[in-house]
Amino acid sequence: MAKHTLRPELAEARGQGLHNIGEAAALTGASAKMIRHYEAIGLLPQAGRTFAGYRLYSDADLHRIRFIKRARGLGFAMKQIEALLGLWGDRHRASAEVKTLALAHAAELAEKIAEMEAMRRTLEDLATRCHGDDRPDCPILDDLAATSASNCP
Amino acid sequence: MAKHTLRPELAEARGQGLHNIGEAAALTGASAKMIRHYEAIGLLPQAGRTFAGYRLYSDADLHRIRFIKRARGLGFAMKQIEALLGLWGDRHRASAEVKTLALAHAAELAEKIAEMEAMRRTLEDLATRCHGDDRPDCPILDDLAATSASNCP
DNA sequence: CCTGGAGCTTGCCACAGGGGCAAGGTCAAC
DNA sequence: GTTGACCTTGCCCCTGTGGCAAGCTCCAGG
Repeated sequence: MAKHTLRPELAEARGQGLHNIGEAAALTGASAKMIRHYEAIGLLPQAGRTFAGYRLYSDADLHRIRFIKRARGLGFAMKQIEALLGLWGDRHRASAEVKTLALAHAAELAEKIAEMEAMRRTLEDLATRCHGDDRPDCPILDDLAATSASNCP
Repeated sequence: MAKHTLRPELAEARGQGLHNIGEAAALTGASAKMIRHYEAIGLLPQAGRTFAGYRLYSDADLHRIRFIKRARGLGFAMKQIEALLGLWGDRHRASAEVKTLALAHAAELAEKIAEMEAMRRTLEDLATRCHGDDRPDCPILDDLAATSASNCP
């Protein structure tokens, strides 16, 4: 058996196509911190370690990290990503399940967009009615301060 | 001096038009928890107290709580609300300052809306291309798993 | 060989804006 | 006097991410 060479083990791992966390971060665009976090919450399997405790990532791991990053970029929550990863790895998945998840998330997004759009419209409207000079009277503050009118349903 | 009447002091305060936190919550629509929180972070002045330590709120306090609640409803962050409250109480404010704040927030909203709208469109598009039956092949997962293509700028 | 700096490890704090729970004191009504 | 609703404080939880600190490891340059 190989002796406990204690020092150059990281170099050896690299020779076998493995990457430490810094490389993994650079190659996937995720921060090292986030990679550790994904491991901590179970989205990534426990990474292999060198004798010294450094995490090691295979190309398959990098692929999984990119998957997570792309899903985050589409606004999926961690729970949803967990489900997507499960489906990704399931040879017998039905694409209908994936589609349902995606459409549910799209609907959530649409709802939030509608709320924010309503806020934005109200603000633009109020701002239009505010002359915006150095006089103190201001329809925006008047609206925010509107007594009871809209707060007692 | 009045004796420490220890018991009916809350009733007395109510007689003077003051409210305890539960009433304040009911009258403003904010939760008691949030009213305490707003006080803790400095959006509300330290509330008066009965001998027993119960918080007391005047109608002016309720007005301020409603102002905060309305501003939150328009999506303003706490910091921004702090600024708005300052302007609200400033007799010599320039309405231009308020307008600037409101438009800046509207622009932030617009930016987030655009991001989320892009996500939603991508999702809808992918979902359209996914047949969504019980076969496993799925363009949504294929996109999420897309190797390196879109992740190495 | 030895030393310095970069990189890795863990763990804790912070953010917004709340929700929720627990232990204890108070109020009001019966 | 007893019961039940209410108030008090404090602490932990959530989402995702950044930052900092102490200590260990790796690699290259002298």
